[in-house]
Amino acid sequence: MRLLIVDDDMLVCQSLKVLLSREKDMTVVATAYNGLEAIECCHRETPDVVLMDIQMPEMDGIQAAREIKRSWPEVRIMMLTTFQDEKNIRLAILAGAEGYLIKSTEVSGMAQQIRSLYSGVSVLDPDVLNKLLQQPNTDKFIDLTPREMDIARLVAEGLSNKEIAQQLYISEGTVRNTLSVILDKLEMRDRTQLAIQYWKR
Amino acid sequence: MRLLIVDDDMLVCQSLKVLLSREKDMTVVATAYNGLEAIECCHRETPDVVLMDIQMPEMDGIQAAREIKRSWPEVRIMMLTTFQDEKNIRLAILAGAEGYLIKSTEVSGMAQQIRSLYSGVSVLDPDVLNKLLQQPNTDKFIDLTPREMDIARLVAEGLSNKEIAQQLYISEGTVRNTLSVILDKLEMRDRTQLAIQYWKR
DNA sequence: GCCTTGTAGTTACAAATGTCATTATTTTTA
DNA sequence: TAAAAATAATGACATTTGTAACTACAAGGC
Repeated sequence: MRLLIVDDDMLVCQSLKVLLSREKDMTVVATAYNGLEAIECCHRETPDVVLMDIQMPEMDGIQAAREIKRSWPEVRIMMLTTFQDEKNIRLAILAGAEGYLIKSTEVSGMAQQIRSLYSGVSVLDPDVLNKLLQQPNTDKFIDLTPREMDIARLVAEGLSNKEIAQQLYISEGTVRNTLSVILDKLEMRDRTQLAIQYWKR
Repeated sequence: MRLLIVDDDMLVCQSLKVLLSREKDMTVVATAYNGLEAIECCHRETPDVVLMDIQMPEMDGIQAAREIKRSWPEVRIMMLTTFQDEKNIRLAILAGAEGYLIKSTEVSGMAQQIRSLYSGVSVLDPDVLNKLLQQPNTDKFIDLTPREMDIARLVAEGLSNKEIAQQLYISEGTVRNTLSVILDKLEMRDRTQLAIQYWKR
């Protein structure tokens, strides 16, 4: 199995290379330090599996995954990151990545998961999968105060900030501030994602 | 039954006054030409039912309905308009209006519907109700071209314009333009309303 | 009493969003 | 074949949206 390792941290790159090379069935054919280099490496080596960090300079892992999948659809891509970031996971999978691992995973397990990925299944860290499936038992809407819930409900009805302000007899600025707090609590980016989650619960 | 008629068109105001005054159980206690005047009239006369246009100068019917309902919750409000405008209907009902009539309704039916409203039920023009319940047979998403549907789907997934552009390998400007067309076709205002409708279908 | 939380506000700023006009290419359809 | 529709793009523009920093006040809990 031919591996390409992509990470802007040279130490991580080298450590992974050494550790994974110990596996009999794995060969690290190249390492790259950003997305652009990764694509170049694919041209030269055409790996079976790409292990790639998400946050990198020049071109990030998501963009690189997209490009690689477009040119070499048969290459399997495993995203690698230090924390559980739901937004990036969604984007990475939409970009074509089949797996997603937290860097803290022990290397023995990592090798096994790379094999699974290569054999065709998708590999996701269980915590990551839970986040993706947004299980209802961790319904974050419960954390909202009554007033915040009022505003969340009206956002989910499709009202603008101005309309919400009129509806609740408060200023538009307050609506904006409170919505900002709501989005932070729910770990969402904008009102649209809030509305989607509200109705999908 | 004490009526207040509110419309910026004096002709409409007077016609309604004359026609409705013929009904034995109805008295038009005042007429007003905008939302502010309507509120003043409520102070002086405290009507049972307010018949009110939506589009008016100074203060529109929706804002006025909100204010009136706040001060006199027992007053029943019937919005009156010349066409079927789904956005305004939703807003008017959220603002506290209980009824909504198209002006083209014959006066005989109108009187009957005002009586119904006064007795406690909500009165909506059937066409209006259909629009409100967004029945699936008039699923406007069908009107979208394949490419427009691609973009609508990604909007409903919660992606930003930039992310959609990357996903589809087109420019962000094109996404913006196309979304603009989509919103126009679906008669919606923004991406949030689109996402809501997409999942509520 | 003091501290925290919830609510509400303002201002300023940056980023994203939506609209319009206008052009161009390709595909479909009449 | 000619016209119409779909796709894609750019630049300018106004508006909306979201963030940050900071103030203020009332209600409860310790």
